[in-house]
Amino acid sequence: MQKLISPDISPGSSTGTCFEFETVIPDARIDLALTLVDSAQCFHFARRGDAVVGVSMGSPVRLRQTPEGLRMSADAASAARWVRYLDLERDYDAVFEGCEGDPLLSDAARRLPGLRVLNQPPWEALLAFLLSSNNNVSRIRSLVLALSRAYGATLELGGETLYALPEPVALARAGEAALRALGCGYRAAYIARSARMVCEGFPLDELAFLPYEEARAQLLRLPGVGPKVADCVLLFGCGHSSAFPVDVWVERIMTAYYLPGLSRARVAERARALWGPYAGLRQQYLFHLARTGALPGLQTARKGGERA
DNA sequence: AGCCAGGTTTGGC
DNA sequence: GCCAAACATGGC
Repeated sequence: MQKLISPDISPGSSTGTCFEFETVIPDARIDLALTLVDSAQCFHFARRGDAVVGVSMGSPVRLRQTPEGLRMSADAASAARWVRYLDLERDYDAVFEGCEGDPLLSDAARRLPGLRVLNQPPWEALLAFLLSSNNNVSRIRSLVLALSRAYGATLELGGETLYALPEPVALARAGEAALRALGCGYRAAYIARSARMVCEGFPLDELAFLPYEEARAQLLRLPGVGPKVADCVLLFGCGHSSAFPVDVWVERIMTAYYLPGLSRARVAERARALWGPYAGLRQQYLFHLARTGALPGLQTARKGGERA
């Protein structure tokens, strides 16, 4: 069981330009690099030695695991928001409760301790996964950085310059041509148009309070958002923990082990029914195992590829 | 060099 | 409804 988190907030050495505090959270069970850098839930955090740095919710943060606990350098007002962002309040033992008889899930839980599913702001997840379609992780990452440098706020943390993700209005104003020039490819139009719709009142921040089906139907109205991207935004950006994004990897793993013979759309639907509020969280564990090649039974991605 | 990438859209049955 | 092809771009 996880202990209740009681952030012990104390003023730290203020090396930066703004008010910077260090918060220590004892017993925070999170693998920072795995969750923020290697898990492909977001693409805007980076390793700095044994620390991880990034920007979200308008604030920069530096995170590091130490024997005393998770050390977080951020402005004092944002510490609680980061706890939520990192999903530290959730008991991940409960996510895998009852999986003792399931070799795959219990193996996933054992092999990936400290993997958490983020609670990003909806726009952050939307932008990231608009860029993700038919794209690879390293290029998504470089595109997110390019967009942030060009259209995001410049921030400073511990002497390092960091860039916030661009706001919708900045990308709507930038327009398709400029986004294409940055390397977004055919996604430039999707991003410019979706950003404009968000500026013009698309209820992005209300999706968290709508039932899953309604929130998903809303997202599917946005250009460049299909079933997979919608589920990523719902899971990583709207707190819909039952949302079950199905990419090629998750499709393989699910049809091989749980739902043989089903189409991609049916897999998403049936997995939610199967695992309920834990579906999306479990999906993230299985996705990571599959993507990192930890499941030798699954074929590598190949067009027209055959199944075992 | 060619295949692939956390897909979506469009147009054909 | 389900299927195939087109879509930009760079990493490997």
